[in-house]
Amino acid sequence: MNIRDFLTERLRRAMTAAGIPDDCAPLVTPSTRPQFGDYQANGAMGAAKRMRTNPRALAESVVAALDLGDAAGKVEIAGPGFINIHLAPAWLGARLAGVIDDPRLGIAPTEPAQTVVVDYSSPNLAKEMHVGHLRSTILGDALARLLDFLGHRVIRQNHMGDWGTQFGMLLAHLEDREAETAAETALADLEDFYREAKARFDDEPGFADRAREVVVRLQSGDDRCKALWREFIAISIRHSEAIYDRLGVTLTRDDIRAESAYNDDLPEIVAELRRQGLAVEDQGAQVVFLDELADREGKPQPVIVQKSGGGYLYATTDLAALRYRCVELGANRILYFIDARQSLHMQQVFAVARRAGLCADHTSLEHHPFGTMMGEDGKPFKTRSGGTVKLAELLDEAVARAGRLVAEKDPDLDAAAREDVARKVGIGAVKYADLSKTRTHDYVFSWDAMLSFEGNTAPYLQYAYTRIRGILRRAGVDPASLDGPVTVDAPQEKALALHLLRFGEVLDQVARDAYPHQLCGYLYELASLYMGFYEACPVLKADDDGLRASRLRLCDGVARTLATGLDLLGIEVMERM
RNA sequence: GCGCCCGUAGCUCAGCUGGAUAGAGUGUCGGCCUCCGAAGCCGAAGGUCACAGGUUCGAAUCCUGUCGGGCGCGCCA
Repeated sequence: MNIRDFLTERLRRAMTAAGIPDDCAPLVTPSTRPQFGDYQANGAMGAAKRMRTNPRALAESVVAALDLGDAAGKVEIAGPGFINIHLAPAWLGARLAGVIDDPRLGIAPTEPAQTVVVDYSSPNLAKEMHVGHLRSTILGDALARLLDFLGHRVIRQNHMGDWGTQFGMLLAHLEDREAETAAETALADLEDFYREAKARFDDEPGFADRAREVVVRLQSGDDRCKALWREFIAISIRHSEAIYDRLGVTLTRDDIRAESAYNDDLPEIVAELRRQGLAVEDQGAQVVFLDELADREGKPQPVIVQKSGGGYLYATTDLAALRYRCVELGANRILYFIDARQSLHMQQVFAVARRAGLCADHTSLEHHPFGTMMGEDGKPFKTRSGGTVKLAELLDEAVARAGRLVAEKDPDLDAAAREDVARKVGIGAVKYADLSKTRTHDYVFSWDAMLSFEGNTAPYLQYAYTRIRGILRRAGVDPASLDGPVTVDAPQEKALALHLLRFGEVLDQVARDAYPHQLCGYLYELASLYMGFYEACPVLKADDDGLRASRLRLCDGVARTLATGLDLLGIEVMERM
């Protein structure tokens, strides 16, 4: 149990003893300033209001009934009725020692574990992955890693876009190109290929009709078209996999369940919606009208599930996927990492699914939207010529920039090590720049801010890690062989101890709300506190052997927490940089 | 027209279920390597939390309205 929950429980008992109603929360939070103690409880003020009594006197009776055992240092009442709790250093030290001795840093697997489906990345296979795919891929992977670590059964789902009318145009073009060259060569640059096909579709007489005809043949299972399609998809998936590999994303081929996987379910979904009277014909299309999403005048929102021509739309595919995840995969939670611009669409899908009973009532359907990556001009991030920025090129640039910096900062590193560091730093910087911003906001992508490698960046955290590892190397002992309580004496040691003991709290919060920037903030604060400790508290030259051992253990705890936290974000650390 | 999101320091961003004197980074200025890695540390300067009301002992945070910006809204995904 983390400190906050522990204090909350004890406070609650004391509040009950003081005659405060049970529904008044103790409201325990870390203190905002050192002089206000380590944790503060603000519940007495609210309770006093309800009870029409004096908050300060009420706080006093709570404190009188409060039993913190040996955790208690000093408990004070301040201002209108704040209860400020100072924890006993010995208690903190013993508790911290327990965390450091635990290979999982005190994070027990969640009981009971949930089955959590995480839908992320989901690129459109018609094109190459570009910066627009970065956020979903990175955010989703971080959450999948975290939920995994917390002991849940995580099922990753890569809902790749491998179906739709645009493939008619692409396959028709591929059919022609294959006469001259291998598909592999023709599709070496998907972006160029798409542009060529689009140009023919727009300008070349007869080509558009052929493209539409290919779609029809594809959907009716024509062998030739199917073969072309499979060839295209296979090559495009390999492009994506190359990106995943470079990014260190945990998605595998087994996680792919693309749109086409649901083709056979679509007529059934629509039939079911019709059977329930939810879908009705309107202007030739099958439409569900949603009263729960009606506007102010009570006009219900329409959701088209089948086009007037009989074709299906992505809402239908999403409904089929949702049902599969609930029924076949047995999801307790489904997390969707999809652009904020899809918010209305997701609301519609969830609402139709609820009404039609496509998933159990208790299944949590969660759209975790994210904002757009902007350029420094405040407009969506593009190349100078206005095209989309390919992810592969962005990553190349990040690694190249990191390489130049590493060469400058640490010229002694040999070529192989430098290459490894450049990769970890460059890729880490890109991922961290994304993860450290509030998910729901648009954010400005800036090479300079990201790769200045100063401040709240991945390299700062990686650097802090390498410095700690440097000390541990010099110490010449395996920190795991050390034991005993950790000394929490110097203010820097105490700040570090309190912060380390909050790790689990932060992980729970991120697992619940899917805001990885909170973990980034935590890790940055941790590294920052460590740097303060490092300046003020000698480790290898500590006054005596006991203190030296204690501080080595503290270093080890910080290093492992940093490495674990960064790993959950999908960012690698290294011994030297 | 309707709906969703946003407006905090010059710039980029935090601010957890309302709590005490609104915090970081960056940039600017000034210090710190004959003690464990200076990609670091310490200090200074810098804010009418868009604006106006309201709820409250207490509001950047909750409610209403105004202004400003972004995005979405029936047969693309």
